[in-house]
Amino acid sequence: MAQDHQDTTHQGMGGIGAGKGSSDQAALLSNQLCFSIYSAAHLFNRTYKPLLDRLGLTYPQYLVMLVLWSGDGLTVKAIGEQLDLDSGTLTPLLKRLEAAGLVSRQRDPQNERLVRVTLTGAGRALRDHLGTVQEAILCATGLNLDGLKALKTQVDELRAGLAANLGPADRDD
Amino acid sequence: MAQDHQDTTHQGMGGIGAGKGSSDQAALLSNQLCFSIYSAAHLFNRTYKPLLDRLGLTYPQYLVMLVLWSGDGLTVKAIGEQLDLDSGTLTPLLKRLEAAGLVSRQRDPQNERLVRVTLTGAGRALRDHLGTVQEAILCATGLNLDGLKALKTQVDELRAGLAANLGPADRDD
DNA sequence: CGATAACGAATTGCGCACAATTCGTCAGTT
DNA sequence: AACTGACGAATTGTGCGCAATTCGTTATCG
Repeated sequence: MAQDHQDTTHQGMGGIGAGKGSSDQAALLSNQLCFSIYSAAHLFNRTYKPLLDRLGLTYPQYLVMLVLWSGDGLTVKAIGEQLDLDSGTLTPLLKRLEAAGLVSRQRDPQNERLVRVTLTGAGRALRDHLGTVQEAILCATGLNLDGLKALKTQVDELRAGLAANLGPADRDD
Repeated sequence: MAQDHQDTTHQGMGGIGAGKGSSDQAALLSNQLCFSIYSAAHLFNRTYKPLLDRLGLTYPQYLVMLVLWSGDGLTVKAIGEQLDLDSGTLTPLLKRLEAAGLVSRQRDPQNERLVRVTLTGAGRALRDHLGTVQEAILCATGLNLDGLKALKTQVDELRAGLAANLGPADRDD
């Protein structure tokens, strides 16, 4: 397979093995890249699971705790904006964190539409285990500082591209 | 407890930075990298959704169809090995594909433990839309061939690292 | 042989993720 | 003040993803 690059003309050619230019190869690669990301997310989740099980958290719950550790008393919407999650996901998740005694949820008296999420003492105390978890994850990646930086930079570029494509063209007919 | 902690530029105050120097930064980065991957996977899913809705597929269903398009008549286990999914995920998914008329599931007469999944005519016909989907995804990434290759290579290295760490040390107590 | 272990799917239960809808609250208009 | 629209959360319903268990089949060993 030839490795000719920088082709940006991919218009209206259907079919996979049609023997076209390099855009077919790029299209196939984008497919494979998506699966690699999908698979890596699952592998990360499995890596986190035994660590977070000891804290009684799932990975999405851990993400919410990270947000609250860096800024307590946020609304559901504010948490959702940082994590890109909506109330349909967060409301039941926060209820579980509340049932676990890690946060409290109460309506803002100034604006009854808002629900403010506040850490309890137990929620704040869990932060002591953060370092241990992060160290274990770092070790599991098998990457060094440079590798981590390079990969995160590229993934964030990809995220920006995908988000830009979703934003202006989020229409269906 | 008078710890307001409105400082977000440092992370090594509480119990995080109790140990070492530069590995703290790496540990934090690995945390952020995981979120970037997690978030990118969701963005990919949202990008695929309007495209696959027209085919009546979800993204995991699309992955299964990709596997079957490149090798029909596979067992549930064989599909699961390619996608890293187990029967708890695949069995209901395959039943939905069967209900949609895209595949058929039947026990292997030679070995009644195996369930072979075969494409129907409609399942084979769906393959005609593959090119269109791939082109749209390629465009949405905003990456060129070099960027795709570089990113996929690094994500696959990360996957290998995580998988190597899961395999030998998949113990819980 | 017959008991037993291993195997492959299916099932159960829990927790996301997300679209779509509902509900109470607040803001702007007349 | 009543009407209207926007807003933030909660709710409903579908589909993963995975651990744990169950069930029928096959292979192995004494």
